Amino acid sequence: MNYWLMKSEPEVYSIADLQRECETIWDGVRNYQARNYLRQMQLGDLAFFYHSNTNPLGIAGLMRVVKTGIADPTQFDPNSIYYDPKSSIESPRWQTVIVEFVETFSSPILLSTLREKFSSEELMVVRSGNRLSVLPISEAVAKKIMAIADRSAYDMSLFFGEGN
DNA sequence: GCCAACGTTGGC
DNA sequence: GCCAACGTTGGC
Repeated sequence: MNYWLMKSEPEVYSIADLQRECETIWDGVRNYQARNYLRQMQLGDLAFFYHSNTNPLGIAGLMRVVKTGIADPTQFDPNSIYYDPKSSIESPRWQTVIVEFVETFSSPILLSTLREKFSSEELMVVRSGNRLSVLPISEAVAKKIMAIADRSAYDMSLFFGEGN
């Protein structure tokens, strides 16, 4: 089980959109390092949903990886802004995952709070100038984020297994 | 393979 | 809207 943070501008796609749709394909990533992290994702991995380029900035909730290793269909679509003419169906350049909604935090964990609690080594998103839209998170940091989130209505064991 | 130009991201 | 950071492109 791995933990991740995935960014989206809520004006484009928000956690409310994911909650309504229950699951979504995380398409449109066109950065090789981010794609490599998408390739590393495994079934059941948890990902924090980060709202970028908005107000308030921060982690809005949690989602779960439910399908891995999918060729991003937008790379083949000439009408998509994510169309990549250098990619081919035989050897797709961009892979991604399908994620399902898990929960919306009762209030987002603000970037300012994340900066108070974590160093840029622990949590890359707090580093100014960070542009990676998919990034890995250690289990220790993931647990700390979950503890910071106001999630009294939920049982931590749902997400971290029995005995945690 | 270098690197300048350019485009995009994303906090502020 | 500004602009710093930084990834990508393309000429050489």
